Amino acid sequence: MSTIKEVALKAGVSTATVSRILNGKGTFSSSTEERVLSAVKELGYKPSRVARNLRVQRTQLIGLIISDIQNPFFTSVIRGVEEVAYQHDYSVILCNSDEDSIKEQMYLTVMHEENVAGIILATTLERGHDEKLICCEIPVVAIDRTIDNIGIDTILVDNILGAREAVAHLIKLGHNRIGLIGGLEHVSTARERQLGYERAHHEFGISLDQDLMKSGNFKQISGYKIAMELLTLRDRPSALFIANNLMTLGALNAIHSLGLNIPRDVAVVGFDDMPWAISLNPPLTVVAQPDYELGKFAGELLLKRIADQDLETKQIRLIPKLVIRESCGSKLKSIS
Amino acid sequence: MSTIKEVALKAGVSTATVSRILNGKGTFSSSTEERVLSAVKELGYKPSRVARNLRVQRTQLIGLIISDIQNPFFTSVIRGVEEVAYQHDYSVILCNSDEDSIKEQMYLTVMHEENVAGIILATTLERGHDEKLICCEIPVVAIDRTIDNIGIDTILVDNILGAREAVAHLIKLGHNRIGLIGGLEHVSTARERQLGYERAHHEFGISLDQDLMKSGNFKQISGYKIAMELLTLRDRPSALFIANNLMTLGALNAIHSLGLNIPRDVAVVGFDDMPWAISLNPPLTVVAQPDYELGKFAGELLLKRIADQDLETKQIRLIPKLVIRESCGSKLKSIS
DNA sequence: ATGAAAGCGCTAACAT
DNA sequence: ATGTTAGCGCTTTCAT
Repeated sequence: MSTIKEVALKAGVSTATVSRILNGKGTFSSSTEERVLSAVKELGYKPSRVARNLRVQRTQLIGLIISDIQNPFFTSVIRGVEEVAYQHDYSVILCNSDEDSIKEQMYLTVMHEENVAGIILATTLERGHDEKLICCEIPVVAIDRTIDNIGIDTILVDNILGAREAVAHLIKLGHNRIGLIGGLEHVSTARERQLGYERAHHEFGISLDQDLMKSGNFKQISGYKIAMELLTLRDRPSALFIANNLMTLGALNAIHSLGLNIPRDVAVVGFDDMPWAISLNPPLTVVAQPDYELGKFAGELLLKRIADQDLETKQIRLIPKLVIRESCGSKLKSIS
Repeated sequence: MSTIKEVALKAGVSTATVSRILNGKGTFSSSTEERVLSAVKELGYKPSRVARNLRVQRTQLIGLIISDIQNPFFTSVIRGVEEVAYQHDYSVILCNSDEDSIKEQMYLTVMHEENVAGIILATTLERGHDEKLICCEIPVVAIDRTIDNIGIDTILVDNILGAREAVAHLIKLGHNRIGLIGGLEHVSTARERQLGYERAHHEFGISLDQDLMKSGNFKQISGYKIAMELLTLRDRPSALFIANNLMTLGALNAIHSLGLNIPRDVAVVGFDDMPWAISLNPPLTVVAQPDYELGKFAGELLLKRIADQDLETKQIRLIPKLVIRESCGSKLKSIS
């Protein structure tokens, strides 16, 4: 690796001049510019970001901590973040906390040590974050899940609304015994989706049946287990609303194992759209989250914070969309 | 952010002593250790990796460039890499080239500037890499896809073997008109999977029918289109072998649109296992790649390279596994 | 328009 | 066992 010194030597100028030319700051004659640039080329010189970062006391790094990299929802979020980072010449350090709050804390520490310019965090830990890590020093944008610390910018999806619409859709189709496969109590998205489920029932004057409301842990296997429980009830629900993509997969598995037909025997709506939802037989009706947009928004907001602009704390809720496919019965059928 | 200087001041020692204690190098008395540690705690001091990196001329960063972050195969690879990085106190910079070789080159440059300790690369560009970037200076491990540069460590899956087994499975079940939905010509995995398809035919003495062999671009939509073409042939194939997960999704979509039944009307084997394969109706028979292990292997090998151990270049092929589910007909049926 | 020099926060060789 | 010092590669202020 050649250094700025060698370039300067070769071009017969000082390092200061090389720096100015490469950063387009200050003044210089076009003749020296030419000499320097050709020296850079000849040596294959790449400036060391490490040295630069030390000098200017900031990096071009965005830290992104998510809770499950295998979940397509987050995968899209990542793409969104990366897109805007890329455009603004930032790189992304991605860490997968794996729903493990110890790992999350550890990664947060790493990012501080690495002096990242900002952090985007889908937390596993709703409260109890180390104040040092999550405030003041480095801008943080929380995504998907709320975080208790005050003054943190947050970008969420309107889960209540999404769930309400999904369940209302089922009710309008004539279902009044709708099973709920919810998520973890301590994660805000789970609570909100359950709230939406309840709200739809209230609106349509249907009373809640606790036997039909169960909670899993957002993983595939728990979706399977709970669907099994619900669908083997003596008086089984005629529809299922499932709080995330992976549990939906598990539930589908259970339905097929039991030899039940969708939508004839049981209608299904899942939270989260997925690339394969349309390839299922029948295609799955889902609440599609604006995942990619979520990532983009978060990236853009963070960049603004890094630039110290736009300073009052924001909490933004994006609107999910019910995508109606055939897993609740086709429209024609529902009309007839 | 407090610095090592402030810690030293507070503890009444020199910065060198603080450094020694924090890194556990050299000698120091336990009494000073205590004083220093408590000073560190009080100040909430976190050493700056940026400064450290500049000084020691290396970072604790592993660069990971993959070609499609939305593909579950890579998602698992990432987890594998992260796992071993985490264990060895390295962080991962993840970049998504999005099958765009320009982006790939750019990220490669960023990583050099960032002075990463090593790079793991699933390339989009089989040949023609900038020699400077891909050799000598920083260790590189290529994964999934081969790369033309000489002397690059490579970890691959035995695609020929996997494809051969999959197609042989279909042939043994009585299929002799098997459609191929292949991948991009210039990607090694695509060529190898096609080779496996051909090899199985040769072994069983079945001649190849060019009309049944088509190539897509590894994306969902192309799987759909090609499946449509193949399945609307006047003499349509009785089975489909599809060269990756996303195209398989597209093909399923096509099959359902045409109202065909799996496996009665058409049997299906896809390359790549997926979390949802088991939840499909019927569950999908697939060639499962050891994706997570691939990531782990790559991480471990790279770490060895970084430590300068074990120096002869390696090319490792991991063995994929045919996972038989019901999309080719159940075993019972095939016997009867 | 350009150069000289200081210094970002840390580590390591050398001195004590 | 601990301190002193130099310097990693860069940017930036202050001269000229």
